[in-house]
Amino acid sequence: MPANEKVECQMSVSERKKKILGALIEEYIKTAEPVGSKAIAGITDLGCSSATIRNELAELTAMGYLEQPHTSAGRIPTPAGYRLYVNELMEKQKLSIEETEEINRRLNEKMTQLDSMMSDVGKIASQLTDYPALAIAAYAPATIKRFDLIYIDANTFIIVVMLSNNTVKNKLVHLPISVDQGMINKLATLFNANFTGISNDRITPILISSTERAAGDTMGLTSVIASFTMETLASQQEVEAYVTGENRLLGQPEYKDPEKAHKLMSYLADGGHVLSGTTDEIFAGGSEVRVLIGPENVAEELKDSSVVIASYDMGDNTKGLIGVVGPTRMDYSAVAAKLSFLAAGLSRRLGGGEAPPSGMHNKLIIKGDDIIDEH
Amino acid sequence: MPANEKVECQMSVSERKKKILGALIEEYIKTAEPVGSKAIAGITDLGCSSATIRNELAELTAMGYLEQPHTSAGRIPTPAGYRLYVNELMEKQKLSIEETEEINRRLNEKMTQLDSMMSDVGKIASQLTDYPALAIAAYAPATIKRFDLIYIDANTFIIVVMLSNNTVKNKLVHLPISVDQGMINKLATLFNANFTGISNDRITPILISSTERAAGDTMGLTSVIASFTMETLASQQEVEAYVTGENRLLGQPEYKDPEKAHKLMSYLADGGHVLSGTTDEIFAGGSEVRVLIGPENVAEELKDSSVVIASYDMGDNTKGLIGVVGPTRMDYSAVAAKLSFLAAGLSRRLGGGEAPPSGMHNKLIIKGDDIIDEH
DNA sequence: GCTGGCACTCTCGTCCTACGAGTGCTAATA
DNA sequence: TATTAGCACTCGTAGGACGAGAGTGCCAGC
Repeated sequence: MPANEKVECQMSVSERKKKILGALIEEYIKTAEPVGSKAIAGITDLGCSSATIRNELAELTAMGYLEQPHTSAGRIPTPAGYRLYVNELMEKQKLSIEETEEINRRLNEKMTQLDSMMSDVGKIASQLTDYPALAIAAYAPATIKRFDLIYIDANTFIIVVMLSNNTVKNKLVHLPISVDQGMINKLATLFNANFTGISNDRITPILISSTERAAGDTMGLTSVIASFTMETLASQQEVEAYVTGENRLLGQPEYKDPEKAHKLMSYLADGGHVLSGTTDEIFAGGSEVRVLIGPENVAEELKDSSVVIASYDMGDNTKGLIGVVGPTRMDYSAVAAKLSFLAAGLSRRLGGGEAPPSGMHNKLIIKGDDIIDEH
Repeated sequence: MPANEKVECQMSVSERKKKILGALIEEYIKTAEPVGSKAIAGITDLGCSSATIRNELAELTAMGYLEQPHTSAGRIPTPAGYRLYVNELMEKQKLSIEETEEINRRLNEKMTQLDSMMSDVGKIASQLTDYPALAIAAYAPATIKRFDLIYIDANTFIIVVMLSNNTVKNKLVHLPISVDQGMINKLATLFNANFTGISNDRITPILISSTERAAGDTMGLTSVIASFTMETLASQQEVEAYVTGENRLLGQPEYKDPEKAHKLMSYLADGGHVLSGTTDEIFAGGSEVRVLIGPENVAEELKDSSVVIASYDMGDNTKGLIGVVGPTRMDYSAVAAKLSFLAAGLSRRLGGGEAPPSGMHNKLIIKGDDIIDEH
């Protein structure tokens, strides 16, 4: 094909084409049905007829931004089309006062117990967006800052450890034999001397047995405390992932085929690896909202779905992601705004390690243009 | 219709009818398709032809145990049919050694952190049965048994409370102002004297302010500790419910209609009230496995699904339920066996407050006929 | 470069038919 | 009296034909 190939340079998308593409995508987001030239003429105010729009649509299709399900149907956006829309066309949506208040109210309500925070945040995100949500927290390697052993009675004591990231874990230990308070105190001193500030791989059998000898412990208490320590450190290093609201997928017409829905949902169900490929990248990427459209996702199961992710920073090198999964036909603008605000609220509440004492929640201050972070 | 009505007394279901009904239900459980007379002749060893079986089927239908989707299809069981099957016909299935070992292995693996136990148990149940599972724990009203306040530095201390049901909760408190260790110790003594052994409604503003005066606390520490106490007690009294594996519904042909699946799944998603109507009853009902078939469920959304529930006892008046939800065409026998074993395993591990120290799991001993509790 | 008009294409719903599975009934049989 | 073989009947399903409708591509005219 020699001469008549028009060397359609990708960059040259005229203003009118953009307007048409934007209108088409927004209509398609609403209706989930292919959009025809006449419909676009109806909803835009460009003073031209459907025939003109047809010509433009044909070119947009040739450029790869649109496609037709079959010869005689309207157009639907391709992933490249969505990408252009998200990058250049989409108006960054601002949340209304009511919406921000609603989010703040729910965050405050839920933030009382930190334990269940992750799943609660996921629940909030899912309800706000009406898509399945996933919440991921990744903890930076932690060490033990301090040990306390609370003597209860001859057969019972509590281990309390405080971690370098200021979380506190405890465990109640029942013993088949008796110990005296002196032994408990001695163990606490030894553990504070030998087990604080070190990472898991430096807790060796040698360290444990030397501690055991130093304490004169013949009952395996040292092992119990050491193994709790190791478990705690290990659990801190795990990436926790919670998935909520999978059922909301079924409300979307693109998942009306139960097979398709089932595949995606069971992929999400053990959500750990959902974003594994992208986690590092995201963590490096600061706090803006990321949009992964269709084939941009690494996971095969997500190739025709989209993911919107916001990251938050809890301080102490502990970061997290909050995201939603949905069809590529997703209301990116609204979803991005909501997630961004949610993540910012989380960072403010949790960042810097200064958790407000319960019952004394700071009211989150919202500046108008703070709702979407630009970079 | 005067004379030829045969006064089919419900009780008289002949042995052959039972055999036919049982075979039909088991076939239907396998295939999810209406079962015809010829198929039954093929799988049973009653020496009679399909015509005879047709007559029996017609009578079983008249009795209300079977129905026909349309005139010329095979039969499917009605809820009454399933009920008869579950009560009288079903062989109580025994788990194989491999299955029991698998369950034990997973329980042991998961039982290390008690916090996440509920959702983990749900996960196990769901994976074992391939149905969505729900895990519910209801705690008997608890009181605080003991307070410890761990002084960290002038601005930080940890609250550790031990509850009457032997769970331990903690909270790290940051203060905007300084306190000295003496105040912390004084508060611990006062709280142990005044706040132990009492229920939430006896923690009054009067009690708090008198404690505050006694301690000479002008910084609101007393309120912080008191409100943590109240929150802890309140959270213990809540019924917690976890739902896992909703997506597995989509694997069942009866939920291939996405609307139907969506309805049930979103009903399950906030699983708190799923069994609300039946909870009390179940708690009273001892430890046998309960089967609720179709319309036997109180909730409208469950009217054409079935629920199998086992209860377990964690001691200290804390009980829980573990159950699965699926189509009425459910492999009741296998599901009941698995849940029963799982619940028994939980009770053994948690009952009597004697949690084995981690790393020292008792191997659960299984007696052959212990796998299904008869009463 | 835009527009109206028009032929063309493709999907979707509907109608029809043929097929097959399974029943219910009847008459024959042990 | 219980069982069986045979047969007509019913009903859902699959497949094919057909028309309506939506939307396109293209062309000629403005």
